[in-house]
Amino acid sequence: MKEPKSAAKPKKFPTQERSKITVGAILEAATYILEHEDWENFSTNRVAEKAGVNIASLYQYFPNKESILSEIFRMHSDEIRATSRELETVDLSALNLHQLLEKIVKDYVRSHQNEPRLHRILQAKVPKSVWWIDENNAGDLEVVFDKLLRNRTEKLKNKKFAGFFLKTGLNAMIREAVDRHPDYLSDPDFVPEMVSFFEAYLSGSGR
Amino acid sequence: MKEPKSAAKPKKFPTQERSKITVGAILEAATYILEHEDWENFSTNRVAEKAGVNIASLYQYFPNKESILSEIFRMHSDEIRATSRELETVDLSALNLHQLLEKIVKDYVRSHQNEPRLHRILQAKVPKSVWWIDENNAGDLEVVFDKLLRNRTEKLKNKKFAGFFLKTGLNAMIREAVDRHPDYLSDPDFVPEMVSFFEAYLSGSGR
Amino acid sequence: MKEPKSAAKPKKFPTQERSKITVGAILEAATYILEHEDWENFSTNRVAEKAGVNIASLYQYFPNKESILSEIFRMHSDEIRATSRELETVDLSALNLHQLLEKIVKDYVRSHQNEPRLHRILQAKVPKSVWWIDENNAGDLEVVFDKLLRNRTEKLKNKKFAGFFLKTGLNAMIREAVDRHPDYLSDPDFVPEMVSFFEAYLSGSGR
Amino acid sequence: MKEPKSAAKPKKFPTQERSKITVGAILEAATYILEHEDWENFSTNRVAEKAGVNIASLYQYFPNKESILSEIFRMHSDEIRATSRELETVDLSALNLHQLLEKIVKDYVRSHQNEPRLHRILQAKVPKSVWWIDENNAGDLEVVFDKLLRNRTEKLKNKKFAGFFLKTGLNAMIREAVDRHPDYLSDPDFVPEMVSFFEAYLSGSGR
DNA sequence: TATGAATGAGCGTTCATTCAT
DNA sequence: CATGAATGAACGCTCATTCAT
Repeated sequence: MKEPKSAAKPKKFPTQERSKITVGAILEAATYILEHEDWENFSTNRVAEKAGVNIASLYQYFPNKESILSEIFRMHSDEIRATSRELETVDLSALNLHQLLEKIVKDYVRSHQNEPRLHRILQAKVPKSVWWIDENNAGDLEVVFDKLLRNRTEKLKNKKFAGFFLKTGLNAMIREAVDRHPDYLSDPDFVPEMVSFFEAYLSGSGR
Repeated sequence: MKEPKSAAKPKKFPTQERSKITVGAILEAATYILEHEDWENFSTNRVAEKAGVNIASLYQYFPNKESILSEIFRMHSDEIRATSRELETVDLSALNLHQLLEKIVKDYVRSHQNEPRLHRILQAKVPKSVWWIDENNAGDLEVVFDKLLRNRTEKLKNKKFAGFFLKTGLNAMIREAVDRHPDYLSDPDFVPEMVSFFEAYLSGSGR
Repeated sequence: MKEPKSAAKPKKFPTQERSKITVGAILEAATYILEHEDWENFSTNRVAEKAGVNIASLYQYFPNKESILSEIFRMHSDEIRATSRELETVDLSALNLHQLLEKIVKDYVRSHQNEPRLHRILQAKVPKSVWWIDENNAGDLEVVFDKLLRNRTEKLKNKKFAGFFLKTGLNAMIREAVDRHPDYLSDPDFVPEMVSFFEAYLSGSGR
Repeated sequence: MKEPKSAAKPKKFPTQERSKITVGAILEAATYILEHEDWENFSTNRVAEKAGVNIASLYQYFPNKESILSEIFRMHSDEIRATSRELETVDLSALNLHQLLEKIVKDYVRSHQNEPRLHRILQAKVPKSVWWIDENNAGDLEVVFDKLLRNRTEKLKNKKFAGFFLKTGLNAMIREAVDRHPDYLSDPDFVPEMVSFFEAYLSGSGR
């Protein structure tokens, strides 16, 4: 079992104008290949060629193959991260459970709608073990949810799993919808029904 | 974009004792590598080497790399498949919603507990686009659920998403538990709480 | 430079009925592959498979790959060989030059018309260095021609090259016709014109 | 039946001195192997090894195995091509038939004498289906001959086959001489006798 | 800094041939 | 005898990465 490659970040921050263009071209080409070609075609040589950049230049900005992926993931999940950071920061104490769930689900759905194609591709083609950034982020989310739900689930007998259910369920449903039922996302009933789904349990009226 | 390779099954059935050993060794080695090494290390040469089998012998039983994976998936998901097939076959008409959910969740959890390590590995390391068998199976499941829920969710206003929520949520929660919270699985409250979770919504008491 | 593989002939003469069938199937399959597939596909395993014969059985009748080719060549060039053998044996002393050339050209053309497809294939796909049998045979032919022409080319100043020209020219023209101008072979003027061609020189009227 | 691979030319033009050496070494090694070893030994790995060049470097300049052969053929047949191009270009209208044939045969013989060894090897070892370049060239030649002979074969009854006989016969005789009778080429009578041979027919004095 | 050139290691796959039953 | 199984060696080719200029 190899240790996870340490070099996740670009080795150099491009300060010069030209460098920025180079890095941009590389990331664009990499994204293009991920979207339009096979995962097996995603090689550093191929990326450099597509970017019109010399392979050696690529290695001046990215220490290895993984770091290119990492950067793409980082860029791509920025919005999602922003969502959870906002949930963490903004004062939501005035909302009742229904309103809170509505906000969470809406924001979350919106944040996943940005680049659904790339998102789907990454899901489908990239081994999950490369997804560490997103996963870490998702881990955070569970804690955020737990905090948000506190004091709003009095009737719930066993509060232990609430955050886990919410995070896991929400995440899976949105991803599955993006991935396999794109029509759901434009269905006006989808979000309300998901809210109902979670609310039914969290409001403690089960059984 | 390549179509999924069709060759899913071994090209040759091992009839003699000797060859059964060979095939066994190959599958064992492949599983070992999937469990203990990187997905990128999963090469036919590596598998053959680890199995102590000549690479050409490997190709007498498996027509290509993918077919090895297919066989492992097949073996591994047999139990899960059995579960959904059973749900499809057995007469469950006497059960009320609570009893039905209890059976579904229990069976499903049990079926995932068999080889959790391999299951986790496959999830984590193998690009999702290779998972076609399991996915196909999962697709079936949604239909099964829809059928089972019919006539038992009268109070539900919008029945459209019920099967999708149940399948997606259940699947994700169990996988996430297997993957990241093994302790949940031995918690006596876990299954009942999941049942509550789904029942709350499906019994139509939301909002 | 490897020495030419010695084993040109089948290692075993199939006396039993079953053996004959096996050998026949092998040769048929080999011929089929040569005709319908790439030269690169012509492998012993492939031949055995196509013949429905176990690879180990194949090696009981043919000591190596080349011997299969040799046998096909031998069979195929039997007719051609027969032609030159006949020319060597039969008494042709009564014929004048024109009649002799007519016989030679006619016989030779006829002998090449038998399996033109296989002939073409062999020409196109098999490296010429494997053609030793045919070539040897062709070598013989030159001597035969020299003998036949003796006493019939009095007017020729330099008799040294006569046999060479006749054999080489005739051979090349027929092969080229078979290979690239199949229509020539059915043209009633083709043979007479070839006869004219050689006769013009051999009758000594040049310059 | 595969179509002939299109990639006939190197994928990358060597601009630096170093790479020219590399490409040279590859072509030299390839030629060496063709001359001294079996056609079956002509593998990209073997060529690279013999050239003292990394196999991956080889693939930077030659996109596949065939392109190496193509390049060798191209280089080797340049002179021959030059001959026919010259025949096509130069004004030969002042020559009578005898002079014309003399020029054609002389030029043609000369053009084949350059690298007779390699020429022989290619003929002997490389499957004819790989010879497309030379063949194309040879095809052209027949047309050139037809044009040259026009107006100089009045006495010929059937002019249809003249070009075919000349091209095929000349080609075969020279190749056969190069291949099996190297002494012929230095015999002062060889060329004149060939001229006589063709002239006898073309001057229309047959029969 | 950018680029042309290089390379060790490895890939998936097939070959001709042999052995044990 | 025939057959299932095995195998060493090699194939064409690509990879991630580094060096020299």
